Amino acid sequence: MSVTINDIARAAGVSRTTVSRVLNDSGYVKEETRNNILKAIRELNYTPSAIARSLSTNKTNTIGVIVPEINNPFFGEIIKGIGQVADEYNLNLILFNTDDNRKKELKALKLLKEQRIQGVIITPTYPEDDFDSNYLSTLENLGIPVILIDGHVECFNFSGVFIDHIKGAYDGTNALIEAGHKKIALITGCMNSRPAKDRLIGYKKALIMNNIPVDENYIFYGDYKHESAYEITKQILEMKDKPTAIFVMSNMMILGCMKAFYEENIRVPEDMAIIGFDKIEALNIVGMNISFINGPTIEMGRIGMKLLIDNLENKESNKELKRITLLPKLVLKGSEKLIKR
Amino acid sequence: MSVTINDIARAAGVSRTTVSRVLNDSGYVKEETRNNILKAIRELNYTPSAIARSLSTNKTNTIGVIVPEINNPFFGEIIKGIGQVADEYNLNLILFNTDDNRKKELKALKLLKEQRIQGVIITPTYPEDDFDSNYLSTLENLGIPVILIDGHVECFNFSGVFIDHIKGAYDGTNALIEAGHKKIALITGCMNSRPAKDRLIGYKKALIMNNIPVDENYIFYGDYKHESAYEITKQILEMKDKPTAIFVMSNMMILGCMKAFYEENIRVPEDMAIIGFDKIEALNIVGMNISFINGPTIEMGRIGMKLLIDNLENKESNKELKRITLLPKLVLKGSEKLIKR
DNA sequence: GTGAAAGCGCTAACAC
DNA sequence: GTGTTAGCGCTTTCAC
Repeated sequence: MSVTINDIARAAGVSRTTVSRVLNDSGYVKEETRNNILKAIRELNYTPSAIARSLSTNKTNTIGVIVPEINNPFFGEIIKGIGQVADEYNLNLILFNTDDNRKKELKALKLLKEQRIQGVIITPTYPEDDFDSNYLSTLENLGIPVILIDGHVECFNFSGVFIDHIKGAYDGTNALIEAGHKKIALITGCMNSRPAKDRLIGYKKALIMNNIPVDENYIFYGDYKHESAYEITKQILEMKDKPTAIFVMSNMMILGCMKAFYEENIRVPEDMAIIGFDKIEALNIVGMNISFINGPTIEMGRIGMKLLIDNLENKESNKELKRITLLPKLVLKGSEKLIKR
Repeated sequence: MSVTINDIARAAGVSRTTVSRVLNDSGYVKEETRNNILKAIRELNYTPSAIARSLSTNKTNTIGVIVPEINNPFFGEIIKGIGQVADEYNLNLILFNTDDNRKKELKALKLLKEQRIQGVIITPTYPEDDFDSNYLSTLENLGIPVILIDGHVECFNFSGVFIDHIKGAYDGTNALIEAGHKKIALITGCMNSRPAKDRLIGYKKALIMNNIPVDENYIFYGDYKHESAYEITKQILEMKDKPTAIFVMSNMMILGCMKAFYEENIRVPEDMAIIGFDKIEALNIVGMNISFINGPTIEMGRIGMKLLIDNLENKESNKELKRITLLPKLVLKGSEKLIKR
C-alpha cells in the first residue's frame, strides 16, 4: 500500500538498516549514501510509520488527555497549555471529551491503554455520588502515569496540578468584606466535588476571621450550571434581608446571576456586588465590572504536562508524588466600586 | 514488559490465534476455551495493544483533528461534535492546536501522517497572504482523506462542511434594513479569508437589493480580533455621519464593539443596533440583546466526521467530493428593539 | 560504514 | 474448533 522503509532501501541500493540510521540520525552513514537515501525519501514521498516504530521501540510518544467539557474555554485553555509543551517535546495528544460522564471517562481510559500511551492527563469530572472507589481503582490499576489537573476527585495518590480553592474563596470573600459587605450570599457548586467543598471552607473562614457569623440562610446550593444560579439569584433578590454581595463558585453560574440582575435592572456592583470563581473572557473584554478569582488555566496545562514528562524521563527513580498547588489570582474589576457604601 | 497475547495464550493453554479469536469475536471458539481465555485476560489484567493490531491490520481507527484555537468555544463545539460521532464508531482523536499558525498546521499534518491516521478533519486558519499554494499541495499530497470544516481556505478540491456566509451576511444585513436602518457600518474579518470575502459580498448584496448605495466609508477592515474592533468602533462613534447599525464579522469582534459601547454608554440596540457573526454564549446567557448569525457548530463537527466515515467506508467507489453547505441561523434578540426609530 | 537477522504484539490465510 | 506460519514496518544487536 504505502511506501515503506524497504522501498527506500531498494531505491537507494542499501539495506533498511542504513535507511533507519539516517531516519534516526544514529550511527555513521557515508555522506553519499545518506544523500542517496534522502533523495529516495523525497522522490517516493516517504513518511516513516510511527506505528511500526512504536511497536519496535515500545514507545508511542503519545499522551492521553481527558476533559469533561471541551467546549468550555476553561478546559480549552488547559488543553492549549498541555499542547504547547507537548509540541516542544514532539508528543501527540489523544483527546477524549466526556461530557461530565464517568462512564465515558472509564471508556476513554480503556481506549487510551490500548493505544499504549505514555501517560494520561485528566481533569476528572465530579462523581455522581460521594463514593467513587471503583473509578479510583481503575485509575490506579491502569499501569500508566496519571496526572490530575484540578480534579474533582478526592484522592491523594496521584501527582497533579491543583488550585488552592480554600485560599481563593477566602481571598474573594475577604475582598467583599473589606469593601464593607457583611451580608454575603454564597452560591455553591456541586457539593460532591472537592473544589466546591474547599471553596465553602474558604468562604466560611473569611467570615469567621472577620467576626461575621456564618448565616446558613445565605448559603445556596447550586450545581455549577448557569440555570440553577439564575433561579437562586432571583430567590436572593426577593429575600427580606437581602445580602449586599454574592460570592459564586463558577464562571457559568456568574452568567446565571448576571442574567437575573439584568432582568431586574440590578447594577453591579452598586446594587449588588459579585465575585466569582474563574473568569469569563467575554464579560471581561466587554468591560463589565465583574471581579473574579482565577486559576491560571494555560499554566496549569503546561505544568501538568511538565509533571508528566518529568515522570516519564526519570524512569524508576523519581516516581514519587508531586502535587503542585497554585494560588488563584484575585482580579478586582473597578475595585473601588466594590465598596458597599 | 506488559502482558501480551502470548502470555494469555500460555496461561490458557491455547495458541495466540485462539486468543485473538475471542478478542475479535471472529471464528468459533468452544465455550470452555473461551472462558479460560477470558479468565486469563482478567487475571493478568491484559489489554490488547492497538499498536500491534494497527500494524497488522493496516488500520489505526484514529483520525486527526486540527484546529486553530482550541480555547475558542467555537472550535470547542466543533470538536465536541466530532467527538460524539467518533465515540459511536470507536475512533480515537489525535488533536492539534495551531494557534493560527500555518507552520504548526503543516507540522501537525506531518505528524498525523506518521501516525497513519485514517483521515484528517481540519479547520484551516487563514493564510498570511493570498497565495497559499504550498499549503494546498501539502494537503493534496498527503494521501489521506481530508475533510474541511468551514475553512478559510480557497479550495474546492476537498470535501467538507461549510457555512453559507453570503446568505448569512445577507440575512443579517437585511434584518437591519428591515428594521429601518439605512446607514449600516461593516467591520470585516481578515480579508485573506474566504468567510470574510463571502460575508462582504452578502452585506453588499443586501444593500444593493434594497437600493441602498454601498458607502465605502462605512466599511472598516478588521482582523477577527476584538482589539481591532474596539478601535474601529470608537472611530465609528466619532464619525460625523454616524451609522445607526453595525454588522460585525466575528464573535470576538462583537466583544470589541461592546466594550466601546460600554465605555461610551451606548445602549444596544436603542443607540446603535448590532448584528454579529457567531454567537457569544456568555452575552447570550446574560441576556444582552445582541442578535447574531450562527452556524450550527456542534452539528458541523458531527457532519464533518460523518463525511469522513463515509469516505473511509466506501473504499474506492464513493470518493467523489461532497461539499455540504449549511445555512446559518439568524437569531434576533429583542428583535422589536432592532427597529431604528 | 553497512548488512543480516531477530523481534516488537498482533492478525489472517491456510491447514488439520 | 484450534494451531502453524507468515507477515505488518520498523529498530537494534551483532557481525563483517
